[in-house]
Amino acid sequence: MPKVRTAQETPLSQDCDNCPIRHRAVCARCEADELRFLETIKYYRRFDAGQTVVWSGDRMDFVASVVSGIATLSQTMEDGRRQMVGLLLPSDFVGRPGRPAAAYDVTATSDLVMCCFRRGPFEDMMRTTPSISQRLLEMTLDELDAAREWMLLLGRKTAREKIASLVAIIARRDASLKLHGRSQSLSFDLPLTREAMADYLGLTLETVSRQISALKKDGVIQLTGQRHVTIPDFNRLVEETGDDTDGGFLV
Amino acid sequence: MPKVRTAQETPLSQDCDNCPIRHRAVCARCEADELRFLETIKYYRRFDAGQTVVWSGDRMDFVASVVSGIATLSQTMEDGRRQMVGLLLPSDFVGRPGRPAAAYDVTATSDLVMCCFRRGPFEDMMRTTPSISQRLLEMTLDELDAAREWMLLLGRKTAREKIASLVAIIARRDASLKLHGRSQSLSFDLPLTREAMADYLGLTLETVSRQISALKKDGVIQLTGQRHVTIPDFNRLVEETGDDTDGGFLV
DNA sequence: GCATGGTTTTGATCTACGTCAAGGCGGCGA
DNA sequence: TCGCCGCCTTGACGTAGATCAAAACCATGC
Repeated sequence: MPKVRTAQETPLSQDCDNCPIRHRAVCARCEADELRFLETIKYYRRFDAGQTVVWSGDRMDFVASVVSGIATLSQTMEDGRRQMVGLLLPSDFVGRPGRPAAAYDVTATSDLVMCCFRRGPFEDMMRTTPSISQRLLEMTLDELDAAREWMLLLGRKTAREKIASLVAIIARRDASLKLHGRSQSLSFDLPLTREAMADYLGLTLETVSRQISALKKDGVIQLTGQRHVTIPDFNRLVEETGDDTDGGFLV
Repeated sequence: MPKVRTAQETPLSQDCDNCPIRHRAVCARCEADELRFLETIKYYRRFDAGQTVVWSGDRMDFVASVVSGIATLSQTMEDGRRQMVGLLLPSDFVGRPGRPAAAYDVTATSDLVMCCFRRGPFEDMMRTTPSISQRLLEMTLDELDAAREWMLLLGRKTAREKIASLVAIIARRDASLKLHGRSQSLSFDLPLTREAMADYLGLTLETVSRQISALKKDGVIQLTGQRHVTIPDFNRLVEETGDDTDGGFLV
């Protein structure tokens, strides 16, 4: 159990700016007390790429937020058909307070560090600290919007539009992680295998591969190796997604 | 503006048991004061079947919950492709606190009564009354789960499985509205046109019609008229959905 | 009764994507 | 250096569901 050691190694305030629980929210007393309290309910876990965090239906006695790396949420049918239902990036939250079992398979796609909270104490804190519910509500509403956008993609978009949408999403997130490099030539690695993309988009891996090749041939994207993408013209890519070009700013 | 009149016609406590705002939450003072306060921020609106409540992007200065009837949330692409992303039944909540514009088209599928709260005062109350955020969080998490189940359906199920799933969902909700009639022969009206079902399932209306005919021919469902369905054997129907038969009780 | 318009069914055909199968590429350990 | 194994690509072919088109159904008003 490396929880105490890890918590001391990396100051909490540094890694967990996006956690639903901030220092101040936990305890108004001195920093030392705070840390000592946090150490009893909060700990880090590391996973290697490909490792499963939990299986759907397994007991899950923590909630967590992603510190670094990428994880996926997926559902599988008895005959093996699989659908991803969420992509977890740094600062995203997993687990449902009040629910003792995982509802989805959670898998580390890259090396992954998660910041976990024991579920019981976390639920207690939610009761006593309204800001946690409020923050969680905001995050959940964002996820719901993302899920609904994804429903449009799954139900109505063509394979080419699906690929373009996924690449655009990854590009946007990547760009917002770096600085706000407006409409310049973007360049990044795809964090998912072709199979994972297929599971995400409701396609087969062959179709994913073919459509990526097609977008490459048409100059919408450039590929170096199999994973590294550069986007010469982001607007061109967005046109291929089938989405409104104005990006729909709703806040 | 029928807000005051309507509020008085039907006692609030009766229609709005499932509203995120309950009487007690609003005001601890006497019932009269409470009512008078509520009347300033809460009002009913009625819509005819087929009417649009708001269009995506329109200003929306209220949040609301469905009192009776059925509404749908949908997104449409520029070329007219349409995908439903939510089905609103009595007690379901629409609108996002903090967001001034609708993110989706909201349409009344049947005659509809909604209980609306002015957005500004509602947001104030959320700040002062933590139970509202907590309740809303629960509801949003449920919706997110439903959305994710729908993603599996859209991405991976066959047309026949999609139809069976939809019928099963409607049947279950109908059954839980009536009494808990366990695994008996169920009977109800489909609240959606074939086209609306198609938009919900990511299919065309022709495919919907064909698959309904097929399920009927195979004895999985019985049809009287075009809308009235009876399910002779619910388990048989569930087998056709492709879902785990154990229903996955997670809570 | 009959005309009207929205909904639903059914048929004939087309096509985007899935399926099956064969290689190619690139990293890693022996 | 070679061979292995996991990824990825590409081709040939099959099929579920889309598309196009016609007709049947059903409620409504005249």
